Amino acid sequence: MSEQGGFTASARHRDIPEASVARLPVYLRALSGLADAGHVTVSSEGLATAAGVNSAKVRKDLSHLGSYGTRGVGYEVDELVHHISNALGLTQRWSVVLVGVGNLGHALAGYAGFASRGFRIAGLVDADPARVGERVAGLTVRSIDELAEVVTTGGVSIGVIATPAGAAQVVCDQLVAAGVTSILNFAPTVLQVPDGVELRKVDLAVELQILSFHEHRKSVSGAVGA
Amino acid sequence: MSEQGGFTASARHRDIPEASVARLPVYLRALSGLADAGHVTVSSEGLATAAGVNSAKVRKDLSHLGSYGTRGVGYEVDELVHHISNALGLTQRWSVVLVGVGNLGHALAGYAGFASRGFRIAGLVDADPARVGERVAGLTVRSIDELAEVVTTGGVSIGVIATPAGAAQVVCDQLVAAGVTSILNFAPTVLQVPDGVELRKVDLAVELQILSFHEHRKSVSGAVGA
DNA sequence: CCGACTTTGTGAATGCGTTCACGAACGCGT
DNA sequence: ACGCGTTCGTGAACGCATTCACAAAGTCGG
Repeated sequence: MSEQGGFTASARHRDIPEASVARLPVYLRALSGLADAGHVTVSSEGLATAAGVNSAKVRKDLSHLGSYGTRGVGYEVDELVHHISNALGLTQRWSVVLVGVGNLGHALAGYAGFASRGFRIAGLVDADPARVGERVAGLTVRSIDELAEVVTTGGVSIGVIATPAGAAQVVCDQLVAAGVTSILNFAPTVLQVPDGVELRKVDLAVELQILSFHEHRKSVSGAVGA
Repeated sequence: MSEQGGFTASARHRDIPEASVARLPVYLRALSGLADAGHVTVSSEGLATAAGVNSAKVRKDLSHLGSYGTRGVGYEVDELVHHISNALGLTQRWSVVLVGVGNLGHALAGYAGFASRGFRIAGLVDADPARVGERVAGLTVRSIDELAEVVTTGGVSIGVIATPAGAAQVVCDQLVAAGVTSILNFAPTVLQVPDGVELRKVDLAVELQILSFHEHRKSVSGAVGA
């Protein structure tokens, strides 16, 4: 009754299931490909194929954003890109600080996908004095002591940790203290963060061990079956 | 009746839920830390804290491997490490081929976690002739044309893709054709694999966009709430 | 040897995510 | 204008994962 039109769209945002959120970036990439290939519209089936999921999932996921499809036709590619970008908050530019400029840090700093989706690297930071001053990906590596300053003056809300495991929790605490509210951890260790700080982790060793499990499973059941 | 004792343990392996499998490597790392700290036994509560989960989950997960705890005491650290390693197939040495020796490929090749858990890099491969012959992490980069040979002679069952997105599907197909049955994909693209081939992906851009979503959510609800 | 205490292992309950299946809505050809 | 074929949006059913809560099983001090 007293609900405003503008609020309906906002309410949509509020509770998109995590699982759906995790797929939206994949749809976004698939849509870019489709747009490049000249597609103006795409059906849930077509997008599903491009994104490697099934069409029911696509429709359910997109329904959380609103009703932007046309029955009998599909979704307009450009429009969908726009709505997904909106939902993900990609219309604004997020600033990122990258801590740890070792092998992996170099690779991350040079990753083109950063800039292409509106993420700006506001600073590179390392604890090793020998690395401070070095130029990487067009930026000068600064001391870890300047972390708080980089975060504050750079308007940084996202921190990426690419340090050795031993340093990760300290760095994490410093990031949180400086006001960072989202952290992406590449260090092979479990981090503790206070409520309200979003933490995600990428762990190569874990991924390999999961693959190992499946390989092992195959070889065991294969031996029994043969 | 006709069930053999040996089969009971095997049967345990057979159906560990995916979600549990994904946590076992984390427990393993936590246990290493606990062992280094001198702990001989650990309770589900203690392990849960170290692994960043809750104790009920730990007990449920470990129950899939068998009954290796002692009520009133907890789990013996060494023994648990052994059983988890067994379940994950880490008692045997897996050979890995890494395709794409760019920035990320370098970082991956130099990653210590590879060797520490029994993964052997059987070969580095790249399509760029300028890179072939280069020495990285103690290995000589070989041509992509030699991929099949590297896989066959190296006994490789796991492939890691660290190429640009455009090359990833071709490389993936070549890996599968050469006999690789597990693939870890770092390229920002969706890959198609036949049944029976395990595929996992690590995608920096996706992770950042998920964080972006949560940042966006916070800033929106924060504005409304204030 | 026994009773108090601790901690596991697991059925039961709950919650979340995926899939199914179909009514509603739209474009298009005639 | 109208019916046909297509595709969305979504309630309902299902299955997997997490959490709860407690009996069973062990340790340990006295």
